[in-house]
Amino acid sequence: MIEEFIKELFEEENSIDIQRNDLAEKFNCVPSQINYVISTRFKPAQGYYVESKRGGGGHITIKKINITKSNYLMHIISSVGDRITAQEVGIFISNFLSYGMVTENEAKLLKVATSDKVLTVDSKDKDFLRANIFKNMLLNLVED
Amino acid sequence: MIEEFIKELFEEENSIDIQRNDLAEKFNCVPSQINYVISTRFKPAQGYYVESKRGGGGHITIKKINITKSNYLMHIISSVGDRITAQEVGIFISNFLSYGMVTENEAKLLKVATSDKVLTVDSKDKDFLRANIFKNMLLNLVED
DNA sequence: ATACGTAAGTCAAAGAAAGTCAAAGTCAAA
DNA sequence: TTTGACTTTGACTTTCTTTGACTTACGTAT
Repeated sequence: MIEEFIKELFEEENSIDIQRNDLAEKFNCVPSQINYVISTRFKPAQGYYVESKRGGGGHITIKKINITKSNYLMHIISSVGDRITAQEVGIFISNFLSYGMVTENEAKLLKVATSDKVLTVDSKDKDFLRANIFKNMLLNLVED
Repeated sequence: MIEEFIKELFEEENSIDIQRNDLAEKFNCVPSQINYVISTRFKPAQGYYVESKRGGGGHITIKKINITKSNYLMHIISSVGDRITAQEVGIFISNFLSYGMVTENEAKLLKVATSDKVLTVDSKDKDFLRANIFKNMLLNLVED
């Protein structure tokens, strides 16, 4: 029900704003139920990008990515699993560049933000974190 | 709202003058709320210089620092310490945008790559990792 | 100089809102 | 009947904002 409700909001806009507590109240459930729905139904792989803010005036924003314009990227996003190496990312990026899908600057940003050098975490978590960052960055390159 | 209001004042000038109590009244809040907004949104590190005077005819003056892109970015990079919160990054980014230093896409990439959401590491390490990623990304935006 | 009113500054407590996680519940398929 | 995927729940955490009591500084009238 909550999933459907949210999806209906997208009929008008492709970016919607909700208040977690309000929604929870509307559906008579605990607030964290909303998190559950969002994290299971509005994943990046589904073509959604989510951001939020806590505290006074907090909110959750969900953006829907235009599928037709972004088939290629969406395909990449879903083909990237939970983990990815820096080398694999490098190959993706050079493909993006040769297809003219990203600018030089964007390519640099993608590369550095997913490089081993900046990902100062335990090596067993590195590829996981990288996949997460990479997929979410790609989502943001899909224009609407 | 207060932040936006103040930023709009900068559209004409790059130095503005406000009266704390007047603003507070306009926005129906306690005066110290204004201090909160200024200290979180208009820090020196964010490219603003603030001065004020108390007593009769008191006022708060906020000046926007104007420098070249590379200088500005280098300045930011060196002013960011070992750790930085997502909120601080967000403010930097919105300033970059208003200074026309980054494109919309670059801004989105910066934002998402440093967001709490994608930085799935222990919260005690988050701000550290974020500072690392952020500074390295900025470095790549400095043209040579 | 002193006193008084005006205006800004500080800081910590309380409030608001979202996030996390693991335990418990449901239900259908094996 | 057992398993396992999916869901529900709520206690606890984290982040950001609001509030107000108290302090400090400036200007002016006495």
